[in-house]
Amino acid sequence: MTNDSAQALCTNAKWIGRAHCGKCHIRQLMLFSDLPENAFDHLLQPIDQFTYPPGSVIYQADTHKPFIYSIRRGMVKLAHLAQDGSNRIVRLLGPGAAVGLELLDGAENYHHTAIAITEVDLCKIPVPTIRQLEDNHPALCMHVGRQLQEQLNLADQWIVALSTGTARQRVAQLLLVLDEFFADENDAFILLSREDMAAMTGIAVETVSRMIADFKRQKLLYRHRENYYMCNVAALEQITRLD
Amino acid sequence: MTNDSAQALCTNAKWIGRAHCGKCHIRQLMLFSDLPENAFDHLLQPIDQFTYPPGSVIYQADTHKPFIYSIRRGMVKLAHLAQDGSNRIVRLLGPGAAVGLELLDGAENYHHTAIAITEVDLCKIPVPTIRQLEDNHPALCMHVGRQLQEQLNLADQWIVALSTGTARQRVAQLLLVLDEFFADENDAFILLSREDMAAMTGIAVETVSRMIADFKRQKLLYRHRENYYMCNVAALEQITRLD
DNA sequence: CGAGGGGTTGACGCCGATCAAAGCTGGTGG
DNA sequence: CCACCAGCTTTGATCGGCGTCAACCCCTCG
Repeated sequence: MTNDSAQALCTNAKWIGRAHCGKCHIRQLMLFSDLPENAFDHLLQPIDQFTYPPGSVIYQADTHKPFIYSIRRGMVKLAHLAQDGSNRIVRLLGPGAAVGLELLDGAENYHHTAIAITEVDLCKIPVPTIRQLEDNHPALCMHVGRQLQEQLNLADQWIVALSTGTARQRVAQLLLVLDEFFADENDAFILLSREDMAAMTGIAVETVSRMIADFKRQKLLYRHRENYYMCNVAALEQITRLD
Repeated sequence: MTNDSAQALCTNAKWIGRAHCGKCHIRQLMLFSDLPENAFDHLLQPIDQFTYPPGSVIYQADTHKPFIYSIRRGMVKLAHLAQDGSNRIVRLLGPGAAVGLELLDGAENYHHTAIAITEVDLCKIPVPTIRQLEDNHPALCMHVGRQLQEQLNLADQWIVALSTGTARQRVAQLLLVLDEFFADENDAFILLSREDMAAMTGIAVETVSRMIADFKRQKLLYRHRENYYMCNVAALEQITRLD
């Protein structure tokens, strides 16, 4: 619950290069999937790629920059920081997700603070460019809708799974989310900091630590390699049902 | 936490009549705002209006009917019912909101159970009709996007405000939500059942009852007329900050 | 080597879940 | 018209989970 938002700023983001959306190798994941290659020939403003180190603030709630971001690699958290220092994470996003979409629906400012959890690669897309592409390619509008629907599903799951039940149930659900959405090819995922897990589930850091330590002792959670963990899905699902 | 989902079914919904969207007096609120009047001249399938009594199940999670609904009057809750009987409400919607939008993004089934809280009037819109209108009027696509963004904002607020903090803070937040979004012209709102409030905040029915009774005794919440209440907004906002 | 940050563990007290019982209200039938 | 009942709300008593405070460990970095 401590205020760590100032620990890192996005000033250290590194420019990777101009994005070539027509030839993007993960385009089917991204916002621009199945737009024609030539859609990107005459953009009002260019789309650039950046790398952000862990902890970088991509944007802050209630501020305004005319960009949305598409995640190419890494994990991003969307958080709500209250004035009293409390810090609730409302979403965890990975490759293919877009953040800052509220700007497309007339929002003046970002609704959350977006922070890189791991090192991330982002495409930084100017809002006017999106509008231009939407005008020329109505299909993009559908993709934005799909992104929103996807995030709405995540938000609903967040309420049902991560904000309901006992502390042990919530932490178990969180591990299942990490396993389902953020595991690598070995089925291993990065174990988040206790503080982030606390902010995601709305419970105290110490309680999260106890639950995680407990799961490790019970071998429901075990290290695959440095900072990567695997979990016993069936056992954790059991816990989410009967405390 | 008791299982009351079977208490009422939607079979008692009453047909009001064929909707005349071009002349709908609340069209600016609805999904079809600023489509031209003649857009509705040759619909594949007609749009009808229905009235549902309180408690009606409009649709059930994991079932399939090819309709989305637009709320003309009344309050609707979207709930997630777990197999163990627990019941978490993830959204509360009023006039102008659309429900069942997940069907437009390829979802096979509804993601929640939608239940009328008050008596409601709904427009029942066939999915093929939406698709037809989208094809002919790309602007509709934007409106769907706006609806989704709106609901995403609500879901995020739900996490931050109604699923975080002490029981007294959550109930105070809930009253503020009712006051902000569901109050009538006298600034009075219907006080929900304790069970619904419990399912919205994720706390026990008895605890909700205690908090509400407490607020009444402190005159932070007082009856305006039968089942309609008003609240002291400033005092409740105070409570949401310092428990 | 010392300082600092994150994680773990322990002790304690309180919030809130649970169980239980008693008002209240509206509906039903005698 | 009243008795009765069912469902909802309120209130009380009890107890356990978890928030809080504190100490300690481990690791990294200056």
